[in-house]
Amino acid sequence: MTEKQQNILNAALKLFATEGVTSTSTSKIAKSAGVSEGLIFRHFTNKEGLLQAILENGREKSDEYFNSVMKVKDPKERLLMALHLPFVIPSDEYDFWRLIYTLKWQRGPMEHEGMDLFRNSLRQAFEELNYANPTAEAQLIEAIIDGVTTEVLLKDIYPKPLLDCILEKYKLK
Amino acid sequence: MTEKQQNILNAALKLFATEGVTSTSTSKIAKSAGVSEGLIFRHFTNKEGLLQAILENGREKSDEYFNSVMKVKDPKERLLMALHLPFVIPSDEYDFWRLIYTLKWQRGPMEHEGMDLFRNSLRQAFEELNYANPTAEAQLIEAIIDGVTTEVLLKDIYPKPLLDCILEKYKLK
DNA sequence: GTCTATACCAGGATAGAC
DNA sequence: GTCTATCCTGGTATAGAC
Repeated sequence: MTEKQQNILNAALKLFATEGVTSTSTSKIAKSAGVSEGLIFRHFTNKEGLLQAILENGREKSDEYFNSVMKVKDPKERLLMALHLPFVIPSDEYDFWRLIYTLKWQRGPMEHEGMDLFRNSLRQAFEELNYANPTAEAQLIEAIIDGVTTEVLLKDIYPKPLLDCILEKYKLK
Repeated sequence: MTEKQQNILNAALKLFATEGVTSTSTSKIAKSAGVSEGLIFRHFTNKEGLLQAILENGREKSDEYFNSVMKVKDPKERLLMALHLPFVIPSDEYDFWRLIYTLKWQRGPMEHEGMDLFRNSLRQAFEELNYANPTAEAQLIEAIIDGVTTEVLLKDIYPKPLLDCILEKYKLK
């Protein structure tokens, strides 16, 4: 991975995330990355290939988050960890997550095995805690994490009070 | 508003919502609506104008929802009503709401006065109920509504169990 | 690995006839 | 109000030199 290659990846990520994939032209990416337009195609075949490269790059990141939650044995601790997720995203990853969240609407939610394992491990936590409907609870907590993450990515938020409210609802405080 | 005009609006909404605004060409819209491409520009000036027409069209709809919540006097009842919102969207409005939710990421969340009033009325409900941090609570409930709505719009959901889980968290059940 | 030049096409938009 | 034909720009992608 050369430096220019990395520049392309960085520039494309930022532009894709802020202006959308289809409305970002390859020439714009090239200018922003300080490279010739042709180089993009040499390295990534086409625009879609560039997007895929960015996505693969980030998948590792997302799996790390999921794993950090799943490896927690105690069910309460696990839920606590999961609900913290929206607030532990470092700001230099915001662009990546913005991109992921936008793509949901055109390409469907990202559905890889890591995601399924994560979902299951949450459902299991609710089971262990004897919640009435663990499947629905898992669905809800996922929706909350997504909703709060959206809030974090799009607006200015004071994490502490928001987190407190959440934990109180789950009696984790 | 002629029939063809309405056809254009319908076709555009569906395409914008499913494939994204920028990746939907005017020619595609024209074909899907069964009209000539030129007609789109006669009626709506340009693609952006078409989008705006769709959005204005829908704003009434969204305001109705907000108003139905705000007019409820009892704070508990009001929150109850708000939390029901994701589940009362009729499926023939899904495309519109999908569009709204995608646009958030490129153009920022829709911020009109109706939205502000809605937010305030939720915060006030929490105040009346003596919650510790009404502002954060309002932020949270908004995030939950958004997250659950996303779930409803993008996945197949059994509303009842999910709603039960939510209401239990807010002790509204 | 990288740049320049260029081909090619699709997209948005306009003009003019009916 | 609507259609057909057409323009023009800019976007994706390739070829070939360095």
